[in-house]
Amino acid sequence: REKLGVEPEEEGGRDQEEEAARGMERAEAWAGASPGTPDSSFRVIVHVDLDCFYAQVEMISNPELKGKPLGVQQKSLMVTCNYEARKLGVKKCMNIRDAKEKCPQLVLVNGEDLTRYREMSYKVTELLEEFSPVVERLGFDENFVDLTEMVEKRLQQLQNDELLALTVSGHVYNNQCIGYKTAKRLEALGISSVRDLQTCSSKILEKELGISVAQRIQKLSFGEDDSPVVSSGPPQSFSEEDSFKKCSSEVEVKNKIEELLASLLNRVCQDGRKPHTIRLTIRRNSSESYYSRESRQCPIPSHVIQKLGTGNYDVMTPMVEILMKLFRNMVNVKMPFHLTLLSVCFCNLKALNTAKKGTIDYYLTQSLSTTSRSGKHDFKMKDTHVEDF
DNA sequence: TGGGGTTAT
DNA sequence: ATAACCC
Repeated sequence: REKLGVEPEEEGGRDQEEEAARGMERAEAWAGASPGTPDSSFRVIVHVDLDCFYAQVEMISNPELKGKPLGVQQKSLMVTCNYEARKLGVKKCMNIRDAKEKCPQLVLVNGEDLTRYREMSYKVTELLEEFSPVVERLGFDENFVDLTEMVEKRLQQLQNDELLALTVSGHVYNNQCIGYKTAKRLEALGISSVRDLQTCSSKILEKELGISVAQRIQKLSFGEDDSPVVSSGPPQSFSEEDSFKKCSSEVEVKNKIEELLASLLNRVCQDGRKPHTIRLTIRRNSSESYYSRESRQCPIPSHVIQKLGTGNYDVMTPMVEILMKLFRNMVNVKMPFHLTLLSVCFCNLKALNTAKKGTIDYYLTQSLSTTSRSGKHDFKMKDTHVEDF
């Protein structure tokens, strides 16, 4: 429950004031509507965006950092910085060298280990869940909370004159079109602003992007998003990755994998659920087309899953074996190779088996785990099988 | 340019 | 398994 600041709002463009005014009319119409007949399409959703989150976590961990220009470093990148630093011309996602050049007094802390950020992030989500159970996470520092029910209840308690005194105001900001790839494709069609997107032909848009993306982003361009706030709940996957300049031997790969795996096993142990799938991802050195990764995944053998939470049975050794097999399936180790990233992911998480012996549930869960050991019916996606090598 | 995460195909 | 998106 530390105080976390609010990012200073950027100035909205001109026609965004129209949008804000329209939003206000709708809100007033709703607030002023006769009690008991709320507009069923109207929702109240709060978006909580934490301010330079990693930097704040570091300043809470070490209060001596407060008041100093602070940057959080991951490899050669300064992923975020506090406002002292921003005042001195440092920007988010600046190269470390550029940042130091701009601001020689800049204090840097290493933020490659996300453990404390992740923990603080979930504390925030849990705090918000006290207000309403429906909280959707986006990254580590954003949460959406659907407060419709809460607001409806409060409005029912208000008297008419209090309702009429309610005012709502706000801004719609940001005039750019959305994700990187889609923006490129839209630009090729001459669509570069939100207004362009509003006015362009739906048919042309659908032909370029497919009906699903086309219809969604065109609605978004009018500020309309009817997608529900979906509770994130516990994570669907756990992963650890490390990037580096060069990794070119099997021994190095094994060492990196062991490091990643050790942290992951701790995390998965704390979570309590059991992963049923493991995935290895690599990035090759290929100078161009930077963002290309390859991965291989397979089911975790059930005897390994069983040992997972249970103290110090050596689960590392069999897991490393599996990961090295996945690795050799991707990379021909007889040929030279040059990796710049390794990542290990646990996914397909299942709750612990709480079924009691002798019950139908116990029978069903046992028969399922037998199936997954002998057959190939336990998963939808086709995993590589360790036995296939 | 890091170290995560999600959903769709 | 990959591609796209988000932070």
